[in-house]
Amino acid sequence: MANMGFSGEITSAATTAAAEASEGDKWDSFLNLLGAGVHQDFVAPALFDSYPPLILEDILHEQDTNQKLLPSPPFSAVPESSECLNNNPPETPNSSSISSLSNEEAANDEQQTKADEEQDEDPDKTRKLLKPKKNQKKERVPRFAFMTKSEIDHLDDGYRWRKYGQKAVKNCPFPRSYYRCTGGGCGVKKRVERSSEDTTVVVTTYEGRHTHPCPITSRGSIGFAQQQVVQPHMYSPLENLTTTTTSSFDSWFPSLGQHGLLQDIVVADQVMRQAEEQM
DNA sequence: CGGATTTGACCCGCGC
DNA sequence: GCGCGGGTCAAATCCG
Repeated sequence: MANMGFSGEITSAATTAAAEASEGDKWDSFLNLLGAGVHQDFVAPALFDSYPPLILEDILHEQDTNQKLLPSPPFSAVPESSECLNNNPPETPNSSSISSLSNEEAANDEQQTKADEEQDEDPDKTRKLLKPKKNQKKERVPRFAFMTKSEIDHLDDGYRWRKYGQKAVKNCPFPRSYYRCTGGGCGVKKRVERSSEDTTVVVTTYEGRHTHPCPITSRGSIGFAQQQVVQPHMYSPLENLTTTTTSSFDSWFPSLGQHGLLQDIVVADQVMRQAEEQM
């Protein structure tokens, strides 16, 4: 089901109206929500070529709530991220279309922990770089992805990012870039790649959540107001990504609906569902 | 000169 | 066990 090959334009009047209504406010809200939930003023970059973006969520990285005894996270966003992982934050216990991990998986985690401990004795492992292995089982960080139609790969979302890698991706003519947030110990990662199916589409994947306010100071949403709003497009979901449903998206960003952006997501979700049903 | 980017090497997980 | 592909590191380089 990886690629449904669906590609069409959303022509919903509601969507268009919503988009024209107060795109600045909604984007502002959206971007704020990507952060720590702290109020952030976002300088509209005029780079977001499409509004709204199609939002995707990586369900492969969900995790059960029982987050047992995970050692220190790689970065401080963790308590919060644990909540998000199962898309079922405490405030909105309504279940999403994405299920929580099973006990089985929890058991696997346990086994893995044991295996990791055994590896501690391997001297080779203490070599060079290295990631936290040992008891530090791989942290499952919540991911959040969305597509935008833009000629520019790295969209300015108001945060400061440092590029730490670039890799060629198999079956894709465009390289994937890796960025890390430079905000004080934040550690949020961002992956940017251009879709091979539609080269005008940029897929941005956030990993983790910002633990600090957006560093860029206020110039409000002026840029948004001047920004050209184009018809939103729908693109087939990438492999390992699935379109988020309204409910799961809402549980990620509960306050989003209050700002109207959710309407657009709803439309996108409905169209995607219809496409799935027709298959 | 300090911070950001580039890029080759390395590590790790996964599938065969 | 091995090869492949994705992700990360860090030295070199670039740039303001």
